[in-house]
Amino acid sequence: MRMASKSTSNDLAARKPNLREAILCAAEELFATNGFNAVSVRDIAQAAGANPGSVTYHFKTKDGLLLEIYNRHCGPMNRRRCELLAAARRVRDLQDRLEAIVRAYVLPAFSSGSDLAGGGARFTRLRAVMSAEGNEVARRIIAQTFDDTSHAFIDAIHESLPHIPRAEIVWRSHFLLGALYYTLVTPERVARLSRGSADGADAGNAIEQLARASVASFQAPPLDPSAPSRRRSMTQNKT
Amino acid sequence: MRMASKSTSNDLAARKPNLREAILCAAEELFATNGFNAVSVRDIAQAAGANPGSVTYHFKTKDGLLLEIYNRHCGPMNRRRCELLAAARRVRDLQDRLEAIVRAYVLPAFSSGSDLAGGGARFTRLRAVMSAEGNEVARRIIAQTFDDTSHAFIDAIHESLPHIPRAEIVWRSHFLLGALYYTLVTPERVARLSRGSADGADAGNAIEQLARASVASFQAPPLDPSAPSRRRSMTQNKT
DNA sequence: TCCTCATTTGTACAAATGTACAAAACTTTA
DNA sequence: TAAAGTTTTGTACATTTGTACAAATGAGGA
Repeated sequence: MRMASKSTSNDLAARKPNLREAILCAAEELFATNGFNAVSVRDIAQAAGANPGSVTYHFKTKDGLLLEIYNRHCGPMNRRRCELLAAARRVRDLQDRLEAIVRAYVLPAFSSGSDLAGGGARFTRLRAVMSAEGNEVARRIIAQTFDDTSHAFIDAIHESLPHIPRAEIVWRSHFLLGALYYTLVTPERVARLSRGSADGADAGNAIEQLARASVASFQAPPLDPSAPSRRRSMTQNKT
Repeated sequence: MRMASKSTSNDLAARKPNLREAILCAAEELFATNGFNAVSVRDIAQAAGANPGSVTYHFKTKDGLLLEIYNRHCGPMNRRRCELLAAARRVRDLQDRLEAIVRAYVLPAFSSGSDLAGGGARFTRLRAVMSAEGNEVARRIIAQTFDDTSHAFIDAIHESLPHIPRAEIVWRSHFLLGALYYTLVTPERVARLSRGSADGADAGNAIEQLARASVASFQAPPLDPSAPSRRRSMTQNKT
């Protein structure tokens, strides 16, 4: 099969700036801002200054291109997260540790730890968009690649907040990821609603704000202090 | 122009269950789960048990269909939110008031206040997906329709937490909306990560969890207790 | 130099897309 | 019932889509 040629050229591709790289980068950008289906192979080729045929040559299919983008980023980002998580776990003070854990989760999502310059935020935005679109390729990889790490983070947070049921920590970490995604997807909304006094695209500030808010949300008293199963409360929704 | 016939039949359409209604409903469902571009007019027609031509007849274009979905929901949801907000503002205790405001924001997003059964969550999910896809039609309507309400909520929250700079409240309400969106987009992730002990699709529980977490996040001490402009801190991101 | 291989190009094609429109079917009004 | 209206259908059409493939181009080793 022709994959042989692909894998041998893989190392070379990392070294010299190919069309292959340009295509990957352009596709990442376009997918992240417009979604998977709104972007055609021709759009990508044009943005990369390449021929449509080259896309097929390097990645076989459009799905293959998306897959390659994921493979390119998932490893480094997960590794970075795990490193930071390991360091955070060694923090003695429980409050400080919680904050360190949250930062370990958030930071790699904004700035990639690998050589890919500034790709972290772009890739995270891509993930946000793919998850919103319910993209099947993305769903499979994400569940395989990130669930272990997510569990590790949830467990670490649980250790620093033992009195809160694990299920509630899951909820809150889910909210954290949603907030993170949404900030990367529509940063201009923050600027608009704050009437210009905050810049949603300022990654540094976004991280600080998100960390502060998330730590507080994790520390909130549990809804259900004892049982692990859910209990209804004063909800008056009429669904 | 032929819009005259449309507006006269509008009232009738609301009364008897037309193809028009079926198409709207099917489109909403499909757009909300697959995104705008992944769904073809033919898909919608088939799901509604209608002919592709009927879609063109009633809504002229695919964009027109999306527009109609928004027009259908925005009014009622905003009205409901404002009612609940007005009630929340009358709560004396500041802590209770904050919680009431947050619920006033969240509740209508899960269950529509109008006659459209259970459409609230569906429509909110649709908005989440459209915002992720960067859909232009949606972006315009959303900014026009929801920004006033968003400002009203932000101001109300600010009143109940006067020591926190408004910009930080904007950040945190942004996070709230992101968390809300993400919960509606991928509820199964909550079930998976909690190993079945929480159900992300349970709207009642989601509301409780989200309210609890958000209230705590709003109450967090501000990053910058004095100046309204942002200050950098220990961020080590390398963008 | 020529040969070999990887890459890039240009073009082709079937399938799917949004939309248009005439004819048919159904409703309402007189 | 007949006429006038609205709604639904069926089909057609120009574009755009993802992908395939032969030819052209380039680079490296003998």
